[in-house]
Amino acid sequence: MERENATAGRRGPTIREVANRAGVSIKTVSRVVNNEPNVRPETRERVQKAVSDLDYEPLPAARGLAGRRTFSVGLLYENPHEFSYIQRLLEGAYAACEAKGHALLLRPCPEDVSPDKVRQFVRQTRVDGVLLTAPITDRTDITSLLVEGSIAFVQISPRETKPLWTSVSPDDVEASRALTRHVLSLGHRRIGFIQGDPKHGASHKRLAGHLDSLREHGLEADPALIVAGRFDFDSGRDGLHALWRLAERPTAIIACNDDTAAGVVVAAHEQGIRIPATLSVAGFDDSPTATHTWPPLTTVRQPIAAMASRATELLIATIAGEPPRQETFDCALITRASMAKPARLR
Amino acid sequence: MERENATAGRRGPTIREVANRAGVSIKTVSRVVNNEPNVRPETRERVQKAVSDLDYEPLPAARGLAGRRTFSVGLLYENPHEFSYIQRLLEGAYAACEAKGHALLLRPCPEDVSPDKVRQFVRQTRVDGVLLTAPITDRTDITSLLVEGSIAFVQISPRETKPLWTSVSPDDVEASRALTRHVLSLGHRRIGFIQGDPKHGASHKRLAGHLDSLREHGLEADPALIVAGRFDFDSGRDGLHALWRLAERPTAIIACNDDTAAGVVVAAHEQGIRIPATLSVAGFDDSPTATHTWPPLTTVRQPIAAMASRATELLIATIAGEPPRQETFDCALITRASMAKPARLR
DNA sequence: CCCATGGTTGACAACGTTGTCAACCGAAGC
DNA sequence: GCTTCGGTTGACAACGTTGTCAACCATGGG
Repeated sequence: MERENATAGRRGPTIREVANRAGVSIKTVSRVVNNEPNVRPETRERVQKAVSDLDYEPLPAARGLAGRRTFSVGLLYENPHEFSYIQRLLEGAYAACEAKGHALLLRPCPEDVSPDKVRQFVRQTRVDGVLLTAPITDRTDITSLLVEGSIAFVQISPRETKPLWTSVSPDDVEASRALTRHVLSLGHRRIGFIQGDPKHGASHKRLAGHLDSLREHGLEADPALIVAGRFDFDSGRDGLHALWRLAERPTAIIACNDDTAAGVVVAAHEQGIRIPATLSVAGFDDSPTATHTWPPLTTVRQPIAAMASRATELLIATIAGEPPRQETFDCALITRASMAKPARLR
Repeated sequence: MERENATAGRRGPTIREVANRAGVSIKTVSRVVNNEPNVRPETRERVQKAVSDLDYEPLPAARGLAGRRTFSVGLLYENPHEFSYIQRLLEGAYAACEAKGHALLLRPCPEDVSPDKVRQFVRQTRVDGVLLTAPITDRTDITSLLVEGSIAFVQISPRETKPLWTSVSPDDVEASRALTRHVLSLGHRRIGFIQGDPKHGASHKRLAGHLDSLREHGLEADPALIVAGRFDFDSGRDGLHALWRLAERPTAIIACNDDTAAGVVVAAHEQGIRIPATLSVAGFDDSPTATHTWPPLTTVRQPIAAMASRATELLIATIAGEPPRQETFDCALITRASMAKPARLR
């Protein structure tokens, strides 16, 4: 008995054992496993039987060492304020990887990760390509590193899309336009806006869409109503305090994501401001938070998992030599109880 | 010029290049890199210089293929109700891995993952060991698979600790005792309790601690006050509804985690129940949610990241042949505005 | 009937590292 | 001075797979 226990243990059957069982050379097994042409159907079948009999699966490490591909893609993400975003990103990317027989290697990155660390990651893992998430997506030092090393990558939600690079993006500007349009249609005229982290393209696009809609309605934006933020809960709390100090207070506040909106809601409760009677609030993302505040948040839903899944497919296609392409995903306006007509109209 | 660009690209310097530069054999470089004994200090230094000059790092795939170790550990986790728990787990595990020069491989698992999938993971990745998180920790089919394959593992928060296996656990029973003691000390006598997912040991331990404290105070537990749950937001909503239908309503509700407590809070708002005036609420975990509800939640803080970090260290020690040990971590009671004296005492 | 052709197959090197073992060296013991 | 020993070093095989290339085979055309 060569191997004591065929099912337990760290080591599985090797390509050699499959070859012996099928009565062919290891190279032929390799061809079958990799779906290469020029194998007689009869031979292919015999090999496939041996493969499933032995429950054989090629060892990624050996493949990566010998071949030009590792069948793996990396996902770089920055230490996230709002982790549920990453969770859904992961879901989508993982599903696509599994479907395509690739492995997914995560690399949590500190804020302002150095290109050196990224290079180390790519070298160590030899991933075939890399998924970049915001805001790493916009780090030119990192993208040029990848370009120079001719390492395939796909940007998820980049600040600006380039025709030579592959990317997927939500239509943030249009989504924001639609949200502000909705708020205006309810009758609000003084609308506070709490920005997100300026490192994220989404933050700028959402502001741009907001301003677009104001302009459409012939309104001028009051700079005092636009405050800074960082996509986190505390930004919402701070934002509310700042906006509430104004002589002319807003009747509605749009926050650049749901966490920030939740901060607005809680700070409002603390100050005895009634939502939505006195103040309406909206967020972005439709994260779990959006339904866990009281009242639940009007927000904009991005198809995060679908985008990540598509990004992964595009990355694998890019690795295979497909030309670059840019895809945009529509967002949906979700209306909930945190937003209503302003008091003067009721 | 052998390699066009030494800094870019997928491939780094190899052990052979280091050996040439230092004027030694590759085996000696290997010895230095792996900190093995029996290298003359002078030689060691020369090699180390070459290593840092070339910015050499051994390729994990090659190491794994040739050697007995892969310098990597796997982290198995079930698709989480409360992802922030996993996030903090990750933080801790990742930090420990980085410190020890190991890689961390994640494997999100579907609920009720099959042992086959786990075996496949171990074979494919050849991880040196595995971190098991609840509730996978208690899957006997999976632990026996690992035992049979003599694959090292460490349990994080298992339902019961076994002297032969290494584990880290929060002291859930004591933490729950302390929380209930606190609630009793405020004067509450009818306390609702919403359980967590019965698959998790924590759920049972938290109930046990609760009952302990009631008994300590000479109170008998009313079965009607103990309702089922699944550690999620909706469990809290459902739990509140169930408890509020009782003829004799509770004045306080303990939920088995913060997400569930948040559900209680929101459902209470919906019904016009004032917190904490009419109803006090507490949770477990001190997740971000705990400060994002209004009012913020009294809860119990587990040192999740520290536990995960320690678990990873213990796993690496176990791999190195250290004997098994069980470690327990204390939790801290965090009091916030969601809990106050019951109305009749004010 | 022979040769060119293209599909099929396998032998062998290569990938970058560790494990094994033998060779070497200087010092200590007889 | 010779042997023994333990620390030091390197040659070489092995890990499990893919890439390269040559050999083989049947087929169709001249």
